[in-house]
Amino acid sequence: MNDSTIQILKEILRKEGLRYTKQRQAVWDEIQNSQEHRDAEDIYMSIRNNGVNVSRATVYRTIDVLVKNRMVRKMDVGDGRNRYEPRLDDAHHDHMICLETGKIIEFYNEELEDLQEKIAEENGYMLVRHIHQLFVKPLKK
Amino acid sequence: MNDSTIQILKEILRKEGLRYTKQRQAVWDEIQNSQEHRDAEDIYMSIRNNGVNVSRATVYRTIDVLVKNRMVRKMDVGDGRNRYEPRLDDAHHDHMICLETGKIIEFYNEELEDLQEKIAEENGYMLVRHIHQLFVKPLKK
DNA sequence: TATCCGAATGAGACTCAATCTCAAAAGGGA
DNA sequence: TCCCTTTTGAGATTGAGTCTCATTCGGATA
Repeated sequence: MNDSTIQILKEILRKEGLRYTKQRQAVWDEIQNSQEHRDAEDIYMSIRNNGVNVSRATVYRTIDVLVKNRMVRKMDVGDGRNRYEPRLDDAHHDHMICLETGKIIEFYNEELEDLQEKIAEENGYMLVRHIHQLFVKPLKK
Repeated sequence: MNDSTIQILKEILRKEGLRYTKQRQAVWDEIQNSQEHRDAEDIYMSIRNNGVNVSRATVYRTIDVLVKNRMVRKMDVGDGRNRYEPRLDDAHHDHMICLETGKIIEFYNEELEDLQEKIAEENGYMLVRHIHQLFVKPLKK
């Protein structure tokens, strides 16, 4: 799909001691090419509809590798199905979920990021990662 | 167990058009009497060990009522099992989860709360609720 | 480019938290 | 106490995700 990201994928697989396969490429392409927040079943079905043979097991296994190598972000929306989004060259952001429309809005706030680190440190800890989701409703005008 | 909370439970059940049963009381007692963050299976087993007959279905059904009525907070720690904690007369707080020990630390920060509302509003939304978890590691001295 | 061997794949079994089903039991107003 | 409706419980079901293992494939080597 995108030459430069194919190289990045190959490099990661090599570093992990894994082989480059069309299934792994297909999973990465599928996630990369849609900027949405999709679940595993959706990704699995799309790949098959594109004519590539793949199993759910391979989709999950590949996602794990991509998440570990920071190419994909896994997000728990609280409905039992994890969502995935590409994070290549992507600055960190959190999510706002509209309770009325289900729309997912990304946001980033430096002050918020700093505050979290400060809170962890005040308690004698180091911040490794965080989950932060705002469940919202549209403002009535 | 605690007379005043029994009355609160009865009041909620009445408001919801539900009956007062020993199973419902037992679920509330169990959650109320431990300040820990427990999962449903744990609550279920404890009630049975206390000699009250109850089924998993009833535990889950009762928890739903308690969560809806803000007597219990449901939290998704990301390991597939929800945790529950009493929230009666309890100020809001978020959680810090230690990746090394699994310990759950509660925290509250006014500035953080304000910032979240501000972010939602800046995007044209009203904050309804939020999930915020910090995954941390102990600071090395 | 053919050989070879360990890694990867896929179909379907399995796990496990949570939900559903429905006959039997129990709450509670009269 | 009677009666009707709600609640309960045992076990079946669901569904996301993981595991198994026989078969297929990648890719290093010669």
